[in-house]
Amino acid sequence: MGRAPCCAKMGLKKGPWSLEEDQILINYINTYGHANWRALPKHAGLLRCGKSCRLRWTNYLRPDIKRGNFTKEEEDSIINFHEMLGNRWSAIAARLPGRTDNEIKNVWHTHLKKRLPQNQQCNVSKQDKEEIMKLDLDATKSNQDAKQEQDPVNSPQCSSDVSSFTTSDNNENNCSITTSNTTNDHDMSIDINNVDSPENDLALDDDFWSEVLSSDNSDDTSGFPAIGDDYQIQIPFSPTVTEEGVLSASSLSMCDNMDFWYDVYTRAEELTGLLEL
DNA sequence: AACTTCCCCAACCGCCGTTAT
DNA sequence: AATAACGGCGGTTGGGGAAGT
Repeated sequence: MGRAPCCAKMGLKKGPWSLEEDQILINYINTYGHANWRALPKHAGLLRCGKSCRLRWTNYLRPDIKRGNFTKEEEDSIINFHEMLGNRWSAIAARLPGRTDNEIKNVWHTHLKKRLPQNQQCNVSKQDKEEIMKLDLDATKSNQDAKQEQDPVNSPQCSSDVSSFTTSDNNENNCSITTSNTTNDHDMSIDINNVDSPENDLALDDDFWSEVLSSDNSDDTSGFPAIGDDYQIQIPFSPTVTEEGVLSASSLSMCDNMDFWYDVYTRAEELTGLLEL
């Protein structure tokens, strides 16, 4: 037994939204919120399905949406994140404040995809994609498990995100991961000072991360790393850095070392989550 | 000026995972 | 446990404007 389509009800309007409809939706959500999208159009007096209302709000009317053209920095970030995350537009959007997944998807298909050389457009193998999904699920589960254990009353209400890879001291082998959340700004640096041989696959293995997680570098006796701690990791190749200071890595090395970067990225998110507990 | 083609992007569709009953 | 409802996601479409002929 299949589920009925969202807009199966007769008489519901489809297509572009009018200014009047937009205003009704904005006024309603500003007054009552959007706890129940299904019921919202009926209560607001809109001849739309809840799904259409939700899309209009999340992709266009939300007050925190940044309108206008994408900056070069944003476009570079999308390219970099796409290399790491693939077509996971919502995950990419979460890393670009003010931009929606739909917008990012559009700009990718209309502009950015064309910039890549042909041999890089399909460079992510099925195996890589599966591995990414596995790593991301593991990281997500790890964060969720950790958050479920915390006291829901006394815990800060915040979300974490690794906003960018940046370099420090103009040293291309010296990389930090900048994080932020809604209540505090964190700069969690992972300095990469020692370039090791490409054969060194131990740089980011479980031993390293468990060592980081159990670090007692800080005064904090919880066993978790503290804000401001530096962790030395060995990097098997040199990343390149754009003029804006965003670590891009060459497309080739980024793709060749996708697991490496994805590990850095997801583990940094894990650490950030732990810092906030 | 008229027509065709191309491009952009808002919106839709269908699927999936989670939650409620 | 089974089913339906719901929110969220990624893929795709199609209307409309711009560019080309």
